[in-house]
Amino acid sequence: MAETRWLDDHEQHAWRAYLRMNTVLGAALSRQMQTASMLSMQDFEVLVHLTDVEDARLRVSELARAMRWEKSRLSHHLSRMEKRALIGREECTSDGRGAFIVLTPEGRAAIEAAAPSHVDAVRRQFFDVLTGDDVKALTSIADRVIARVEATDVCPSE
Amino acid sequence: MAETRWLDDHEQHAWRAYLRMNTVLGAALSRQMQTASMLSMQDFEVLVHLTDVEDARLRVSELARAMRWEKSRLSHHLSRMEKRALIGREECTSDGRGAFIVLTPEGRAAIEAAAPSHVDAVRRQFFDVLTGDDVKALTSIADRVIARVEATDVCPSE
DNA sequence: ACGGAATAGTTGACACGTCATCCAAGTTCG
DNA sequence: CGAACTTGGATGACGTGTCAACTATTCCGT
Repeated sequence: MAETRWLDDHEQHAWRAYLRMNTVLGAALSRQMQTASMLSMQDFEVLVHLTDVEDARLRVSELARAMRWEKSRLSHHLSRMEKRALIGREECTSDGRGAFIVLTPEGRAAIEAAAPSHVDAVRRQFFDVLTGDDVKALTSIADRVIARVEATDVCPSE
Repeated sequence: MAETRWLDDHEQHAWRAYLRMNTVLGAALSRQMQTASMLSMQDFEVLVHLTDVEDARLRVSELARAMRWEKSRLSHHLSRMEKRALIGREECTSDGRGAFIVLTPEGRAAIEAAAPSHVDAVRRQFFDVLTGDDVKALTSIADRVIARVEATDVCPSE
């Protein structure tokens, strides 16, 4: 490997600020959702994807694909959510292996209660301090980084 | 609570792109560090903070403050790292409660081996797709969001 | 039809994070 | 001095994420 090109001061600051924004913003939003609605961000994500489809029922693997989660991760998470009655399972008659995940009334109530205050929190802690240009710039940056990582990185599931 | 102001399309895209950048970039960097150096990002962080100080030894609570980690989190992590001989502990003679965390030779070797390829990965997956203006814009955005979150959010430790 | 490959999903082990709790050593103040 | 309080740090319980292994179907080629 050639000489390492270390980060200069601006890059250092940028990188640290980016990392710190992730941690503090993520922590703030998680805490908000947990205390206001008794849901984790992950619970919320699952519920969002379920409410997005007809009948609020999905095969586990479709849900995994839609969320870009590993099957194993989703399976673990679904069993925790099932214990709390946020989701339920139904047998799939056409394919004896699989199961449908269904949104329970409790699950629907939970997400409907959680969504407004979550959006408010995202606004307050994020969009309220950004200009229109900031939003454009960030979108462009994120899209490029995502493209780069996905082109570079060979990850197992995708 | 008043009418919820939902995110418009641009905001939706921005928010999703930001979240996705976090996950894919974080995953790529973790995977890189794990496979190349057998360290997690958290191990790396601890080692960085230890190498940053004289004698590579710190009290647990100073380390926690410097890293902005909860004591409990750090304590758990240090015991895992101690099992792998990346760090060691020494009694503190002046304060019978406390302990010093010291960098072991193995720990030093690990971070010296990991640092260059980590920086390379950060460059390749992040800075290489950003212009100077992007870096400025992102830094400014992150600094503002951090300030907002820290002003708004009352979190237990800080 | 049958045997091997692909698919659906679960499970177990372990790393990591948070919260609440605990203990022991120091500090304060009557 | 001694009781109350604070501080340093560890621990246990539980939610979360990843990896590897596993079971049970279904699919597919001959």
